Amino acid sequence: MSKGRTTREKLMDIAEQAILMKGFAATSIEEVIAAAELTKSGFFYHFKDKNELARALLLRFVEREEDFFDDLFGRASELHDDPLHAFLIGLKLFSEMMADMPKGHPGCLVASYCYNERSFDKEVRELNKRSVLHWRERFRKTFTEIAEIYPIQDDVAIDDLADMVSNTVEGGIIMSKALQEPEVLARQILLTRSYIKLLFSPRLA
Amino acid sequence: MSKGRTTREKLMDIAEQAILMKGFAATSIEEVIAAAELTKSGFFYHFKDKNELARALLLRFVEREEDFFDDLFGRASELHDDPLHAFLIGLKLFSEMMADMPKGHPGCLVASYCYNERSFDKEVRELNKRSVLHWRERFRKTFTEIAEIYPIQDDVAIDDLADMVSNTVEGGIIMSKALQEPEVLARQILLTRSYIKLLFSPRLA
DNA sequence: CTGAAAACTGCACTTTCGGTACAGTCGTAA
DNA sequence: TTACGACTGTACCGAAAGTGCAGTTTTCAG
Repeated sequence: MSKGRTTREKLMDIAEQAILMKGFAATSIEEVIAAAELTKSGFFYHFKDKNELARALLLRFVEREEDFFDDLFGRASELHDDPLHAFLIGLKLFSEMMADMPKGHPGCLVASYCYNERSFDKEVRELNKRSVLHWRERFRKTFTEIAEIYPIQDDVAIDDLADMVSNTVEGGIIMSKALQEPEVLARQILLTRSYIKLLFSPRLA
Repeated sequence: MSKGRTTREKLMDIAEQAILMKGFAATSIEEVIAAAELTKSGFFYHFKDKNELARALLLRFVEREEDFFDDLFGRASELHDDPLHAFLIGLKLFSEMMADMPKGHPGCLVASYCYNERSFDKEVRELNKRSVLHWRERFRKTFTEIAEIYPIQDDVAIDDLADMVSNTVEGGIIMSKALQEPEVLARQILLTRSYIKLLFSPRLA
């Protein structure tokens, strides 16, 4: 049991890393099993086909992502009672964590799948959609709490604000990858933070 | 000559569309030539291999992008003398154009290549990097002009602001694709516009 | 009108890869 | 001891990238 579990995880780790660098189609099962020191039959024992690997990877990725954000903004909430300041602290921590990744963010599977959509079946695409909707949900809650206390300084929709957080991260990952400058993502998160600060701070100094 | 030109363009059009939907590796030469009604030999007459196709596509894409932005912000400048207001008008126009794409933005080759980087040679990756640096350059100029007139309301770097524009678009494309909601990109551009407005507007109402 | 170059076609062949099928092996926990 | 989970080994198929080259058609400049 435990051996099988770790082999499966190992396959997924190798595959995920490769997919984020080369794309789904360019990642061959052969190279994955070679790195994992497994046979092809061994691979197909764990996943009935490549699509099932894709689905398993996405499920795991989204779960980890949720845990990461829960932990991050949970800690931030402990540092400040006010929802706005707690969120600003959370974004600062987030930015610092991204800056501390020496090789930069490895990439987001959701984004990777977007630029490979026709390689996947409907189920995987639906899963992808739901993950992004989850993010929207999460940050909608946050901004609703903030907006109850602070007046908003421009005519913007809460859902758009919520999407902006994911938007910044997805965009930042691409910018960092393209430029080979890991700091870009961290800096863009700080810019989003700056916007939120301005948007919810009273105009009259 | 003219026929060859159109065949090459036709191949590139078909390939680009497929690559944005399925990724580079998942796009087979066979399907491209089938759609273009050409033989494999005909394809290899135009491009010595798949990598050269990738390079040609990126070059063309970046060129079109440049022209698009030149035109867009050029028109905006004609509508208002002030650099801040001209840029805000440009972003509004941009957002409207993105909202008017019925099937949503088809995707950005630069982003697609980022999540397929290991499929390409160094030259293509360098090209990708330079395109993003070009965008930074362009918007740096814009924000420098604006900052010379308007006081900036928070401690943010001009280069980060410049990157933010590309960041928003790249992120927005992914969000729109994942959610199958073309409006998200348009709305995120408006959010960025809102930030710039706040950032450069005097605090004391 | 002609000739040369450009723009192809046709064909034969190699390698890699995803995927299928299935029989057999090995360790371990009930 | 036996049954199951976790594999190995082998043999095969079809699709696709890529190579090489000889031959054919189209186009355009002189």
